[in-house]
Amino acid sequence: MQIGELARETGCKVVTIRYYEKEGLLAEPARTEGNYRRYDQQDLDRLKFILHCRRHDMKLGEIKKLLAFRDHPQRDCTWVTELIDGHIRNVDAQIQSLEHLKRHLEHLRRRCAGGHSGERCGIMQGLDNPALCCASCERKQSH
Amino acid sequence: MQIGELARETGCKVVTIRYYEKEGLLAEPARTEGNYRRYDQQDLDRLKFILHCRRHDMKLGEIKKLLAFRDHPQRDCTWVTELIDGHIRNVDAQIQSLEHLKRHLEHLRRRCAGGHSGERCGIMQGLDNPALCCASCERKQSH
DNA sequence: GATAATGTCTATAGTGGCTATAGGGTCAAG
DNA sequence: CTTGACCCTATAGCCACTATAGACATTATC
Repeated sequence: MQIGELARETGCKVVTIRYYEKEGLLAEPARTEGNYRRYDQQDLDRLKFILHCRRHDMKLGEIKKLLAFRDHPQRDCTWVTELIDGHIRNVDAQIQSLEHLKRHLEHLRRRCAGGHSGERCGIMQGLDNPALCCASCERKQSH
Repeated sequence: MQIGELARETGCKVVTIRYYEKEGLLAEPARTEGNYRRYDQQDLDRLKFILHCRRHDMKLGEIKKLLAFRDHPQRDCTWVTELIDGHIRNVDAQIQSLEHLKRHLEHLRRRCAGGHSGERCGIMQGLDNPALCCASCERKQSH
């Protein structure tokens, strides 16, 4: 299997596969006479694992650790459960933060219906003056 | 006012102020004899505007447009309301996506309680085999 | 055997919004 | 006259790719 077929099979771009190799997530594969990369079923499985992790928004560094554990699975997997727990907490925090942001944007949006000049646009006024926007903006908190 | 005071006043880092200048969000300020940047109240207001936009997670390119509008406010502000609408939609989509991701992570997490070797860890198995993880993983959808 | 289309190769630079580092200059206080 | 706080520029690094340039390999068609 050459790189294009691997890409088609997984939905991953060719350049990304090469990037994963450079980053040490995929081993350097065998080569054909013409210097083309040759992949086998194991490489395919490994790449699928990587992509599955990426779909769960894991970082390449974390995936590297998971791959090492996958290669040498003798140790205790508790750290894996902790990794996932940490991720869930992260995602939760991001959701909170985005919901906060959304409320602020909606609040700002309500300040103008469009059709004004910049000076009379309630959104522009709100951006200029955090006090007009909302209390937490005034306190310079992040949204 | 010199750059450090501006930074203290706004909570923005000195390097970030210089970065905004380089990116054309802040004009190149006057300099003292010793080549220090000198800022006035207008610069302070402008930087506060920028930071307020950043707190609403706007991109520097968008902030640049908003600043241009702020400098020449004669035109119609409808595009500003549309910008905010677009942002709200973006944020909403991000929240949806993160909530989807969270459900997947929780599902994965339930597959193992820790203490296993890699081969027996339900999380590792789930990452290896999208079918074990969930239907949408199997369909190779993003979370 | 020539040619064209497609696939592959390497190396390098760019993305965004900063942050970090190196190596120096300026200024006020002691 | 030295210390320390502040400032300056220029460059590289972060992350996970993406884009570009220029060259080589393979396959299909003429």
